[in-house]
Amino acid sequence: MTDAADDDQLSRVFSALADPTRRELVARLAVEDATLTELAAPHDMSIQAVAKHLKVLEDAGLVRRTRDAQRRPARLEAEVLDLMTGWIERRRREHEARYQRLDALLDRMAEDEDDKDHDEGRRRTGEAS
Amino acid sequence: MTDAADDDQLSRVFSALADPTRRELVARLAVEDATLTELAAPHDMSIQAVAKHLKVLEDAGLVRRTRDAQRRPARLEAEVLDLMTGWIERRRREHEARYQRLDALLDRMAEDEDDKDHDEGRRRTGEAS
DNA sequence: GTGATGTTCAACCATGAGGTTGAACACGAG
DNA sequence: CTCGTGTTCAACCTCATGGTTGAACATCAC
Repeated sequence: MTDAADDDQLSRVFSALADPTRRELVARLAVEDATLTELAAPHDMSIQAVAKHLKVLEDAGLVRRTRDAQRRPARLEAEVLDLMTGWIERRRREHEARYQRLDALLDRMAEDEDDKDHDEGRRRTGEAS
Repeated sequence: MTDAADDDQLSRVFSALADPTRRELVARLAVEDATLTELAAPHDMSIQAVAKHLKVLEDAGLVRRTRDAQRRPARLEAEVLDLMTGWIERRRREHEARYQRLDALLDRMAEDEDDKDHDEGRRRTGEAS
């Protein structure tokens, strides 16, 4: 699982969406396909700059460009989003599980409290509030 | 709605997770809190480099560092993940909606020339190669 | 054909990101 | 107080990123 190729694409996708301009492009393409010049119009930068952004999205697998005469409309490829949400959800689950384990630990400690305690388990800091 | 501050943090969070080392740190911290040296141990780079990564995560709001004597354990702050999943899900919904609109359009077109149908659904799955 | 439109290519520049090393600081343990 | 551990600060290097401009393609419309 988590093989290196996926990890690589995951990096590219996260990185692609780290830029606000690119997020806007994606937002726009989620609504409708658009050509480079259409995409560039609202942005205050050169067409070539937008072309580079578009290429980043393409390399990340977020966008696919087709052909229509001299135009090359871009279309959103939404499946790769699952890669991200998949990763995120996995972490979220682990994080949840961690608190369940902590609760169990606290329960055990509460029981041991009846006994005695010399070993004092205050290593790895934590949740002292 | 989409105010600029959120957009900024969104950028930082996406950017933070764009790096495989940082994703590993987050994965590790999802399981348990850890100090800098503990986090650095498995990685083949200097402690200072890991410290920088950790700082990036901190600035993104993904990690919070507490204090325990001379140690500064890091703990995962999972809420910010919602910012990302929120953004992503919004795009996904828009993208879905787009196809519903397309389907409606195709339906209307089909009615307009309701004799010669038989063509059948090559809607979202793909295009001929 | 010529011309307009849309896209790409290439060179260049400034800044920031990811890494290094070395020194300094903070604190608890002997 | 001194030593060891853990963390941070600062200077530095390299390379990728995001932007620019200018020229070259490619393709439709006349």
